[in-house]
Amino acid sequence: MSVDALTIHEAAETTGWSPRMLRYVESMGLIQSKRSPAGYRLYGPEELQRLRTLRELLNAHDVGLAEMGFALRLRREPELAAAVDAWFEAKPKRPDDVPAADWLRFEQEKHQRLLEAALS
Amino acid sequence: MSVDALTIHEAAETTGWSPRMLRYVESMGLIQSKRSPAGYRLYGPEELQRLRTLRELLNAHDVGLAEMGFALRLRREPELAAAVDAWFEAKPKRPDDVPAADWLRFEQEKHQRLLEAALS
DNA sequence: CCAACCTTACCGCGATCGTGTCAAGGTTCC
DNA sequence: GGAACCTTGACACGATCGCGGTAAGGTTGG
Repeated sequence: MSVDALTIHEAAETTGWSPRMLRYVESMGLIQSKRSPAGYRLYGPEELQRLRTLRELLNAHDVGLAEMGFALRLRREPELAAAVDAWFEAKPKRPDDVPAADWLRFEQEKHQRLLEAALS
Repeated sequence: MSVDALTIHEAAETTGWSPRMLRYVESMGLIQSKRSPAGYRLYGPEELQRLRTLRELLNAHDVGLAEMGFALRLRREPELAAAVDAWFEAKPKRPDDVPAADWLRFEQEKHQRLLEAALS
């Protein structure tokens, strides 16, 4: 059982979640672990790290799991993401006042944010 | 009172929301109307259209107002958006297996989605 | 083989979401 | 000045969220 993977209780202790919550997080589709032949959840270093960073993210920004679940939907359902983007972008009265160049720049700034966050 | 702006009851009838919900939507920061000197809410064609498209968006994709509120937070708090982006992007075991070129392409596809949504 | 794990599936429970409704008071208009 | 609006604030209420617990049963290891 100790082949570089922790059981749910062990993973719970090192990550600060409860076993109950690890199953809940999995049910949201946020972090799923491998399974032993008998169906036991096995958490590798990868998942443990992700669980810790998720925890930090949540109480650093006062975000809930349901909200992260929605963020996940936004990445999995491009139609939804496009619809939401379009609705928020639909604020300027004349869309031609703010043509492609501007939101392109906005998106590039988003890339910049991503880069900065990734390099920390 | 009929200077191209509807009262909350009139706006409610033409948009399919209830007056109560219009105030609720406003409290989420999603759509705020102008106010008359006495503080009455006045909805112009702009807001009416936004209310209708919001309604369509919600029941087309089974999204709640709270989730749209979160989407709004993502646009208003770049730190939060960056943290969420970074967490989801942190899936590949070796980040160098999927270097800049790849998520750049992903982001460009996102732009494409946005464009398509905007042109409909 | 038995204690100590694990699994899924429930019940509960305070908090929030999405609504309606009602109260107490100000505004508009004829 | 009174009917018909509007305002904010509260109470209510079913549904979901975030979490703990328990039950019923399978797995593991000394």
